[in-house]
Amino acid sequence: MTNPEPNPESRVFVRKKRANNTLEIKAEVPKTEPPEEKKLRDLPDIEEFAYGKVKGSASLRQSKPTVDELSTGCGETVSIMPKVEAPTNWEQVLEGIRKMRSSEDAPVDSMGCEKAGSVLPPKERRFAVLVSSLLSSQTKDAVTHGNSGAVQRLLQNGLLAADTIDNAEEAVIKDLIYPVGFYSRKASNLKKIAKICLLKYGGDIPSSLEELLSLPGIGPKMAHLVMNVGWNNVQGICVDTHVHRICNRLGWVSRPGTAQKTSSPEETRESLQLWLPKDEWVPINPLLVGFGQTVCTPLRPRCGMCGINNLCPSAFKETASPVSKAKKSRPTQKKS
DNA sequence: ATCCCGGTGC
DNA sequence: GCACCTGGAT
Repeated sequence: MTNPEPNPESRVFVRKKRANNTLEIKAEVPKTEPPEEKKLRDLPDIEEFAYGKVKGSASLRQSKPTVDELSTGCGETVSIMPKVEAPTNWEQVLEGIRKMRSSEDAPVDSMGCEKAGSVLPPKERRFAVLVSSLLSSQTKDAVTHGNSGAVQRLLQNGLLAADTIDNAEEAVIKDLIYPVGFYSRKASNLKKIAKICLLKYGGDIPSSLEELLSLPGIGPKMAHLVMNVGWNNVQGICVDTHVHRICNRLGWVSRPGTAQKTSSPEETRESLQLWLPKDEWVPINPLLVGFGQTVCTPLRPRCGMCGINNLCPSAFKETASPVSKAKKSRPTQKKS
């Protein structure tokens, strides 16, 4: 097969199993025959596993190492760790959330910038996706804040293209996109974005993450969304506050090298991308957003009605009613 | 870390 | 009235 590894002789494949906190190391150093394909296929992605870093590697490389040699004889001289390991039962967790989501209606279901300009030619459609993303950014959801209506009004007024927006008065844009959140700032950003797209990208939108991020009002969350939906090019997971919160509650992400929660959506994105198979990168967002809107809410999550409360390490741990922030210490709520 | 438009809900 | 929401900007 197409083995991507450059130097098979120096490779050490390892797995770390977390059952009972015991560490199991499996090593395979191919000599004449390739590594067993079956075992490699169990791994989510070959790139996600670190190469064995061998200190004093001469003996290891010359003698054929076995599991015993690695764990006993060479155990301390070999640093073999997978970069990350997928959390236990993550697939059951996702399936459980999918089941909950299939019966519930969340606001996220009725929105989505992917609908924006779906009847337009590609370039116009992409621009509509960008505008829709900008308008829906930093708002609770598109429906209650009139995002889709705003896009419609822009379209009906011929103001869903870089050149026309560039020529339009900012006040006109502002009135048309009202009542989306931050409509004033967004009108200003929209004018700037239109000019940039016109001058630098021929009226199209930037096709790289970096260039999208350089646009005013476009941060990581929307940049990844636009890459996913606008260009059908998945560069990363679109992590919003729901994905951030839920992944931490599930113990799916952590600060690098620690078991602590991630401190920002960006940190969550990087941590999540280390193990989540790429097939799930796009669907994870609407799935967890809907779950976060209906069940795993920021305040008082409905753990009692949650179908995965048996799999969630945070289940029933935030059920105390936070009456006030001042009362941080709540001695009566803690058991033993 | 703090601010933010403005709608919402406590 | 006041805090909250939300992701980008500073």
